[in-house]
Amino acid sequence: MRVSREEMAKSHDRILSGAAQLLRERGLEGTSVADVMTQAGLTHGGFYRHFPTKEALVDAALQAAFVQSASIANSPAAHGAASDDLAGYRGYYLSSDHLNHPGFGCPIAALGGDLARASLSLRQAFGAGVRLVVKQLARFMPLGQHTNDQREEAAMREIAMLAGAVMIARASDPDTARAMLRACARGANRP
Amino acid sequence: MRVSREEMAKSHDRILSGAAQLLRERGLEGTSVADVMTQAGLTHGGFYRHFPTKEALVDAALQAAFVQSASIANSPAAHGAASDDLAGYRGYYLSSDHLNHPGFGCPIAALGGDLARASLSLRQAFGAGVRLVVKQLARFMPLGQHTNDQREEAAMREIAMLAGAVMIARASDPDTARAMLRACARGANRP
DNA sequence: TGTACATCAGTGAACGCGCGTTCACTGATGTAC
DNA sequence: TGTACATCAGTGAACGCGCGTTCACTGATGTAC
Repeated sequence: MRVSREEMAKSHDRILSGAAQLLRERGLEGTSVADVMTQAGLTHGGFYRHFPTKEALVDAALQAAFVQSASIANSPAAHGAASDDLAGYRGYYLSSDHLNHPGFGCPIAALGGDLARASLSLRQAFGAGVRLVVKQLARFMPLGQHTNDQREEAAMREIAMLAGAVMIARASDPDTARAMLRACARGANRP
Repeated sequence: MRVSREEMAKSHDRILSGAAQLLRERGLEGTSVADVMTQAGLTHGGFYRHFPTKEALVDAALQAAFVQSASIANSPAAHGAASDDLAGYRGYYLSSDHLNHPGFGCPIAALGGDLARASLSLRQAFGAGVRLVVKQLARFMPLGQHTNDQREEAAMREIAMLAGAVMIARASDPDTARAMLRACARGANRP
């Protein structure tokens, strides 16, 4: 039966945030529309009152995941890291907590592989998210004589290494995963 | 009809190398058994004379892709790079040629995302492949006073950044992709 | 070497399953008077 | 404010499709004598 506009908005939020989590946990093809609706406490038929296609949901959920992720990059300490700087962010990013809970972690490491084969529209959403995270991360880069562009380039190298390390670690056996994360946590302290 | 042992061995090779290419191009779930068999010039029903399951094919194809990839890491110049050193390998890895032809490129960047959600058995194969590539790459790391372990850790950070950059670039719009590859090609020249 | 028979690589139809999407329906919400 | 009706969020069955896998069959290969 019909529900109030207020309740519908709540349903919409549950679908969106549930999808943002499930997509990062199970991937694009591993997350079905029915899964998302069940997670939101609804049945699958009602999905199309909220989104025209699964692709539209993925697009919106991707943006939601990136906004959340950028806020972590903005203040790592508010999300369990030791300090509000590059070391704090690295500590969070390379932690076994982040490794084992992709559903609440960085969408770049969790979904990058899936999106390589996705539509241009989804890759644009992903690219915009990457630039968002890079912008936040650039604030942590050493100032000195460097220009803003140079700090953003350093932030790009940083997120490439971090996301690459977590992606490789998640795709490997536990021993190789540990070695990869340790190598990056140790050696990343050069300017 | 039955074919000779020699012909069957050729079929096996075509299935395996075709799978190694298709998997990197289209991903684990994007590559069907029927696709692989068609690529090998056969029909899908005969697949199970060669492998007991799709998972077994993926396992074998993953190993084949990594052996090929390690040989690139061993001698980049033999694969179109400028020189047989770290700069040559980086140049190949971050090239638009590698970006646009994952079927013949590094399996870490092409399949890491997919394997994060795969069985332990496949992740062990992936982890072994990663260690293989790292071993080759460690030879290019600066010697000086560093130990072998330190060079391997540096190689791990290197492959994490390279694979992360290519994965992000493939998952992004062309502008963001270009910026990411350029940032890594430029800034990676520090020891 | 020649013959008779067993083996089995490859074919193509068929299976059960889960997927994204559609649809007729229900009944509470929203609106017009 | 109260009433009558239109709207539409949510339900659950059904659809067409592609997937991994199975199976009866074919006929050339391999083997035993």
